[in-house]
Amino acid sequence: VTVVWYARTATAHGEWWIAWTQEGVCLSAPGDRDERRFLAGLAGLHRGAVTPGDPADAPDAFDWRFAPPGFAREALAACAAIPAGEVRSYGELAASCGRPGAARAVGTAMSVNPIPNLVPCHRVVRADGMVGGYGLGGSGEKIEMLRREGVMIEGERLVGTR
DNA sequence: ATACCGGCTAGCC
DNA sequence: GGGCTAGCCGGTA
Repeated sequence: VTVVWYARTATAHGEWWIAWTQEGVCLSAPGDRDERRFLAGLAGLHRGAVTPGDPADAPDAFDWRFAPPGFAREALAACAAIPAGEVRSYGELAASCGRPGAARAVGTAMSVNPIPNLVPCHRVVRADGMVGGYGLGGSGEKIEMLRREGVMIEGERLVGTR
């Protein structure tokens, strides 16, 4: 039914694998990852035609049909609203979903973000000023992405935003 | 129902 | 700052 295209292409955070439908991007992963593995992840998300495509055709939006259900979807939607160069704590995001206290659940939700380059889960940090965890390349990758956006970090600690 | 697990928090050394 | 504890919540087995 739904056709999915994919390509390895340049993004604001370097080369990434992206997969997309007519409605939007449904999956992404860092470009240094194995193509085989990316396609395997795609297979788990969508059973149907997958074909190489022209990244110039890729929409800039998220195809929310592929978002995880339940609380994770709400948390990811809230995360998508964080502007570049800014950060929010897991607890703040929880509160904005109407669930103050669900900070830990927000962390879990960020870890299943299907398109980390579009839904900026790297902008969600710990309330004590530490950058917090990150699933992909660990906190190192998170720190690099934040620095690219102008956030100042020393060690694993935030020292200022632009 | 129950138990456990995580990208967390707040409080206390 | 670091280290530890107990409490927290949604998801999963």
